[in-house]
Amino acid sequence: MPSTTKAVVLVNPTLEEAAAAMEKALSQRRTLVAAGNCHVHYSGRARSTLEPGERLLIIKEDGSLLVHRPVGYEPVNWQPAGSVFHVQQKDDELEVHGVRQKPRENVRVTFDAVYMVSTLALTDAGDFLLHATEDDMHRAILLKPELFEEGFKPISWEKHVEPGFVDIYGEDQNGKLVIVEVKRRTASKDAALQLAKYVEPIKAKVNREVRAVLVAPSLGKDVQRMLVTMGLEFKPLDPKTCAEVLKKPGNTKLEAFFKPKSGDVSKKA
Amino acid sequence: MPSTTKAVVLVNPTLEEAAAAMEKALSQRRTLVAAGNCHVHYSGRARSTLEPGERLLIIKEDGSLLVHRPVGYEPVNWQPAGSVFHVQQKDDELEVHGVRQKPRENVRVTFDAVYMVSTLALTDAGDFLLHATEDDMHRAILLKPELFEEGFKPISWEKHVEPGFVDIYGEDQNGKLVIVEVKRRTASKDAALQLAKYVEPIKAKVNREVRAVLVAPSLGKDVQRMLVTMGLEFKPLDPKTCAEVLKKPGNTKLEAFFKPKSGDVSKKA
DNA sequence: ATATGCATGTCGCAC
DNA sequence: GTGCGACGTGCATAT
Repeated sequence: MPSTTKAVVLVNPTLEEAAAAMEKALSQRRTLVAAGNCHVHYSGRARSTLEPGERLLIIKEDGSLLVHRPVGYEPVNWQPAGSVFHVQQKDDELEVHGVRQKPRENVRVTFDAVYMVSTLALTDAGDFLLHATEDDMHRAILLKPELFEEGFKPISWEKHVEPGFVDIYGEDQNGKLVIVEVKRRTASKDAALQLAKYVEPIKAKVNREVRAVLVAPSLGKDVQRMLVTMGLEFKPLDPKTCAEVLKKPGNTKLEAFFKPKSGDVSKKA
Repeated sequence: MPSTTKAVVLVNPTLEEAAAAMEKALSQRRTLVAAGNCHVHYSGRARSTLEPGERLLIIKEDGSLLVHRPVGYEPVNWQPAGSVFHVQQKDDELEVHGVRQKPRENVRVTFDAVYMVSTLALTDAGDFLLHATEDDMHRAILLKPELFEEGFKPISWEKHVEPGFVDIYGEDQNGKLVIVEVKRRTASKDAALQLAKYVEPIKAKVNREVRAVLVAPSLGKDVQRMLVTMGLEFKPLDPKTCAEVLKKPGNTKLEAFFKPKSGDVSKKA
């Protein structure tokens, strides 16, 4: 197979040529990239209009659509995977119409000039791995409890208690129960409140002393004061540090052990 | 100016040719679109690795970067506007390196084959308008209070009271105070709690009866029950309906009047 | 199917 | 700068 099949490109096509290329790309389920002058209407969960200007249109194999302006990280208009597209060229306009069911929404991209159309056959089976997430922080603490505190013994994680799920639940070296709330970013007022709401119900249930600790790389401006008021604690911990811990050899099988999203650590015993 | 300046495309370039084209695009602040086989490393707020596969790389004029797999609406890797890029080709690889300050993060896209490089000069000054947002719902209710309830008189909106901002604050036809919380989507437990937390402080302050109403297109499953328990009310209202109301002629000047994000309607009097 | 919470969330506005 | 909330948020997971 000649590598030209990977990419077929038209530069400054007529609208007819562009329409033909787009239809072909769609029917062959190839990735379509086009640049041109267009306006866009969207209607569905909301409504939007985008006045004429030069943009990039991308339609992928899976029926997702993106309209990108020449600036900005985010698409100005889009359609999630599963949309069905229709191309029609009439008069001096080329219209790309996309419809999605459930929820019903549709987008219309109308070109009066196309500068480039590219049809691509892309194959991508590469794994994507993201590290230093909040989940990594959970796992790191379960794996090396001293990251949190010397002598800490995790009991369970993602434990369902009355108001919701406690990130990590354990015992400190003095045998006191500890409720741990983990955040991967600077902890906000919300985080403190989220933690606070667990304290009373748990205290009432276990009928012994309970510590509540917010774990995060740092605290928002007035969160410190809030914690003090509510009798909560703070333990600084960086997500990148946690990611490093998990990367170390020998932790693989332990990571596998902790794989289940929620459960009881004590089953290890 | 010949229209070819809008789009310059290389198909199946050598890595050297691709590197030259990319550097040129970056130095000229043109939008760059490339397709090829690559792997990606990101490090910054988190870390990620993407194993080799065929993807689309987009770098815009403003220094934003996107890596798109052939499926999915979202980019697998990205960098917000303001990043600085560096292209280098050595051995059998072409590396695009992007660095962003504050927060410090960097992304490396390494190609071993490039199928297409497109350099685009896009001009886009078109207005983008989004309708049927929560803000549209606020404005519609202020403009036509009967959308909410016959005889309703708005007093203020986005009013800052003790725990936060009340969406709309007004009086019903019986002179009772009404706190209105607006959601553009099905209201969740959160919405009900958000509304509830305003009730007591306001009641204490004004020392008279207060109604609290959740306005949304619909309610989540157990939110209904929750509202009853907490003595809150629900008024169904669709964001699209609100958008329609605002579109009607004659509402323009009123919309302009309500433009300020927060304030007191009574200053109209 | 619905509900809940994370995200390299992003973005905009008020303070 | 920081805080706070909306977003056509998207997305995965657990119920």
